[in-house]
Amino acid sequence: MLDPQLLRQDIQMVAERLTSRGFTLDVTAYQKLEAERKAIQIKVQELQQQRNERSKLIGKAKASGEDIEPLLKAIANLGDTQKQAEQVLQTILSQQNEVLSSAPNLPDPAVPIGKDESDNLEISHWGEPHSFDFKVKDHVDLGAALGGMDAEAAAKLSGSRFTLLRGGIARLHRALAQFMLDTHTSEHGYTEVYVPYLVGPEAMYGTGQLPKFEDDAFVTTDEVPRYLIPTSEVPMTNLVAGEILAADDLPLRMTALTPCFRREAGSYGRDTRGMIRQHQFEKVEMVQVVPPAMASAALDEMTGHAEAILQKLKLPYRVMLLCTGDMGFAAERTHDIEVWLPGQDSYREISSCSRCGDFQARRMKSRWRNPESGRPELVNTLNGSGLAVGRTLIAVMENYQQADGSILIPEVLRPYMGGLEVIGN
RNA sequence: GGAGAGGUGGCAGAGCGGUUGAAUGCACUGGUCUUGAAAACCAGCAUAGGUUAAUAGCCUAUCGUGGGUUCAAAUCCCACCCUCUCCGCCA
Repeated sequence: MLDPQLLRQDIQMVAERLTSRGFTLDVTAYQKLEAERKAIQIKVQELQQQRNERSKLIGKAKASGEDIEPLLKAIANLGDTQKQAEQVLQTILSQQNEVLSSAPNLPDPAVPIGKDESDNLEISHWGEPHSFDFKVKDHVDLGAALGGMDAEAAAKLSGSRFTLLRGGIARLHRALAQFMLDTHTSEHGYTEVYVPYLVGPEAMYGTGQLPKFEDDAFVTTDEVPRYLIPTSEVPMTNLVAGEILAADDLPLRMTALTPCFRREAGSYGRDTRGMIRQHQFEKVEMVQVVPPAMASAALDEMTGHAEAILQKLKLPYRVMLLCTGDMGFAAERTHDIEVWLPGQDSYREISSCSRCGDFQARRMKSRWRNPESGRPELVNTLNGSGLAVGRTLIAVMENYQQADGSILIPEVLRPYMGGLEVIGN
């Protein structure tokens, strides 16, 4: 959520920066609401004050045995007036809140203005795409030939956008996840957490999935709905909801391996082949909760932590700075890491690391006690994939394929594969 | 699923429907004392919103959440959520 104070002080600036993200803020409408809010709130508070004062008088009078009838008469219809005013205020506040809760975060000034992914900026790259002296296959063909990747079997059970893995491929998938978790916990200072895969609406609201992106999530039909997490960013970040953290507690670094569930509504024709875009996929996620002053450095570090995984796997990639039009709802700055996929002859997103400023913290009411001011202030939150396991599996298969269709196992993964060096027939 | 108990400030824990934003203890901050520390003593210490130059003052709200009763609700009523104990079931 944006800072309501900022909207009072400089709504034009806010509107402009939101426009660069493709969000239109109706300035006149909001200002009108704000003026109404102010007037009615003052009125409500005055009425409440009157009621409080008179109630106290009645209390005193009664205690000293005086007749309270005249006092009661004097406030006969104050209650109704007050209730009406309170209702009006409620309506205005909820209208205001509707606008505020569906407005995306303000982009960092350094983020390039742009419409879509074609305006993203490459900020670095690592490794060179490997050249093959045979005709490369994509992961679908490789997987099918090895009998390790079966979309049909999954479709029989669950429909499209699911994949079943078997044998060595399934193990490789698991090995990747374990390797990532171990690296982040032992080398990058993250604490592993195991989290619920179903969360309540408040948690989804806290990180920004609700109310705007309800259609992207799977929901249970219970009386109190639960949402299947689209990423473990949701449970991990919301761990600090409502908390006032001590300065000593920060920065908080957490990592979790979880499945992620996404409806993928609105992406019907896209990436229908293979394991790129699924309703269910595993992801190792990194989350950091930091004092605002540390946020920028933390994003670079976190991006480095994701990169480290790819480097250890010797997979070529590039890092992109997302433009305003391509960033997620809660982000003020996002680094996407795109891995080279020989089967697609292109770079594809495998990680997304975002700095969210106090946007999520304001929604979650997550604060820390700043020693300088002595007061509770909003924390900053960051999240990043480290990495999407399914896509990493694809990348390993396609980059490590051999002429005979077998897959060489990257050295760092061999300890996780019982020493196995190659997956073949 | 059945029976019961309970949800109050950073924590623990009081609170006959009336001047209670809330006793007390611990923790924390400042001070006195001390060579220093501890102890002891004194003082301070919630969050958010409004107004304001002000993180001064004043006002409002907040005792799980949402409704209700009342001139007045932490205190009474209803619903929901959560926690704990016992029984049943279960990976």
